[in-house]
Amino acid sequence: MNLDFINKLNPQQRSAVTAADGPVMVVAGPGSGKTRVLTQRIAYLIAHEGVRPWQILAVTFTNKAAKEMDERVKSILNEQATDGMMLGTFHSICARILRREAEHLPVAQNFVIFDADDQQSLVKSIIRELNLNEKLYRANSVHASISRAKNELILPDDFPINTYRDEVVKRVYTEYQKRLIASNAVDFDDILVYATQLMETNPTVREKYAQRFRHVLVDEFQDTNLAQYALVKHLASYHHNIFCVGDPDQSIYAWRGADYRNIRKFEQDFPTAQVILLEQNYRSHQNILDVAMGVIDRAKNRRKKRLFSDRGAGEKIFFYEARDDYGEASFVVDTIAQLVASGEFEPKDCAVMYRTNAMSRLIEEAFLQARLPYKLVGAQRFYGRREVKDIIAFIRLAHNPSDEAALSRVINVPPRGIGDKTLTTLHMVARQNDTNAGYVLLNLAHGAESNFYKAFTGRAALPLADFGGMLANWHALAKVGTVAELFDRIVRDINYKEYIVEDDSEESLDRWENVQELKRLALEYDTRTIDDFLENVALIADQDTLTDANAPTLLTLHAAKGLEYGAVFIVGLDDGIIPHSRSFDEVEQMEEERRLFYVGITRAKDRLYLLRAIQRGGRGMAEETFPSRFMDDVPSDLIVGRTRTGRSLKGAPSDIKWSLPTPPQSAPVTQALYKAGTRVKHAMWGDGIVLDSRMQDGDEIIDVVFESVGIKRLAASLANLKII
DNA sequence: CGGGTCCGCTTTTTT
DNA sequence: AGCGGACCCG
Repeated sequence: MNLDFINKLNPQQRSAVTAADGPVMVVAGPGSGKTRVLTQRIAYLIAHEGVRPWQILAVTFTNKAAKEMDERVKSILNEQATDGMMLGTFHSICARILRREAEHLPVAQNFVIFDADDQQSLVKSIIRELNLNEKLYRANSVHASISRAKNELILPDDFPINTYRDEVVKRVYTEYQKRLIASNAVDFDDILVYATQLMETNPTVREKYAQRFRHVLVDEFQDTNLAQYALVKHLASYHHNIFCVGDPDQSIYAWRGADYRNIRKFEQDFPTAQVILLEQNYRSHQNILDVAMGVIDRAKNRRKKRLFSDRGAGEKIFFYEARDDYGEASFVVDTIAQLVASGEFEPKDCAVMYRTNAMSRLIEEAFLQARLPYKLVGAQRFYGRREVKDIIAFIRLAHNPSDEAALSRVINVPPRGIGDKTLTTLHMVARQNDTNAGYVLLNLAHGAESNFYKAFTGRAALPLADFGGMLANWHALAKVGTVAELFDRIVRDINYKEYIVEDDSEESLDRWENVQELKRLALEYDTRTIDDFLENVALIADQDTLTDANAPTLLTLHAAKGLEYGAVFIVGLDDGIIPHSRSFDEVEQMEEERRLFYVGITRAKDRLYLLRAIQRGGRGMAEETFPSRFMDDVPSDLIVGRTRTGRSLKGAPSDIKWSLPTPPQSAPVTQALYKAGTRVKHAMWGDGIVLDSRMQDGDEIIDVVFESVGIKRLAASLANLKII
């Protein structure tokens, strides 16, 4: 077998790839080639160590990463090399194991996965039923408490009570689990909890998997939570070959139970573990790394790491203070347009990163206005759409009529006269007969012959029986047909198109387009089960929605983890956005914000643009903002750029640090200085001739044709052109 | 009892 | 600015 691939590695990478059996912890800085190490490690195990693919378990952070890893191993070895390998995210791997071991679970083999909305509405209905004050006990926060408990493997019975609120949460948690089980459903956390519990309590099952997995590999180890770490330990409890890759500096998911201290814990739990440090960075220019280090070195409790690159210093980091968030957005779009027009970057090499999803709106609008395409990363974008969720809920209900969340979502879609009152009665009837609403409906399909029929008033019974009839048909079809067949039948039966397409507006067409997109997806499952389809749509990760279209990417800083781009724009460097205001009172949270910023910075290969808006639109009224405190930690000599208006910020001692030595024509540009035919000189592109000039937003926008790079669109206030 | 309309409240990050 | 809830009409 050809092992040449190993020779292209640096010594640290090579020692990781070829490490002897036993526990290994690879601490890998950003851009240090950890994906490469992981894939080559797998290839090495198969090709050199004679490990069979099915004896390998590899956990990645997204499905997309899993797919890429699979392809890369195949390209190193051969097409069949990975057959049987267990590869995927924690959630997808655990779901697979759970379906196989369903006999040991409180749910049946065809369980469904409740998404965030389902989980929340279930909590809400429980809070309501327990007659709790919905203002005091918001579904959101109660669910967060439940989720936190699950991440720490705390079951309802063991939920600790220190406050009255804890007592309430415990009651809701207990009922929540009951209702999930009654719906034959699990939530995201259950997938991990059940799998871990199964390994803990059932030695036979544990041994089966532990013996099977000669090698367990885990990526992004800093973002594992207690349940995940416990699971990994169980799965590796026979061969003790755990290979983890992580970077505590990139831990950004503590809020969902992840604990980067698991890295330290690993080293304690496995004192013989080899620890390998990957520090050389192959991604970014040194200036970017120096900025990154400036930011992360202020973090507490960490072992300092040096990030070094042989890619040269590169360009300085550009800092731009826009007048407001509109200016911020249009700067991003204009600059990307310039970078592309100059031929320096492909559109797909550019990315715009923000702290919160809501911030994508203005950026999107700026792209739309400029008539430039973009890609938005986020599962919510498609799977969060009402029409998509509706159809999925119908399919779920047909597949599993016990699915309470799906049922309450769609029983009155389109409106068929089944309101709150009728629904309550339906649930009551179900409870009295020791069954669930879905089966009452199925029974009501028999109309007046149904035992349940007389429990309802005529006005309620008719639509219920009607819906029950449809459900019975779908349920039958779900057992024998494909997802696509079921899909078509449902859409036809309920006249969904008519319901969703209200007029010929853009929005209506868009909705129907989404329905058809989902149909296309369903068609891909022709040879697979409905379980597969539902599981995959439930476990889509944000990054899984990335396409390779040649357009700039818009994504949250969280979603950017593990990715890299030629030119990165981070917007919203205002205090309260980055760091987010919700992290102000907790040191740990503030530290995580810092790491989040660090993750964003280190995504950039060649160019980094940091942006902020002096005014940002709050609710209606724009509010004055302060620069991010993290900007104080960015070495000032690595920064170029200046404020939109040319003025300095009042009272912020730090602005001297990152404001450029003011260029001669730094005053707000109020009148055109250039006209067609003017010969100009640019610092980077050399001589050129102005083609066109116009005033826009208090700046002069000029098109210049340069001898070196051709036509460029420039903002006069920034371009620092000399008239020659 | 269901459905439509208006008002007030809230907003991180995600599998 | 978007969502859910309360209120009122059919």
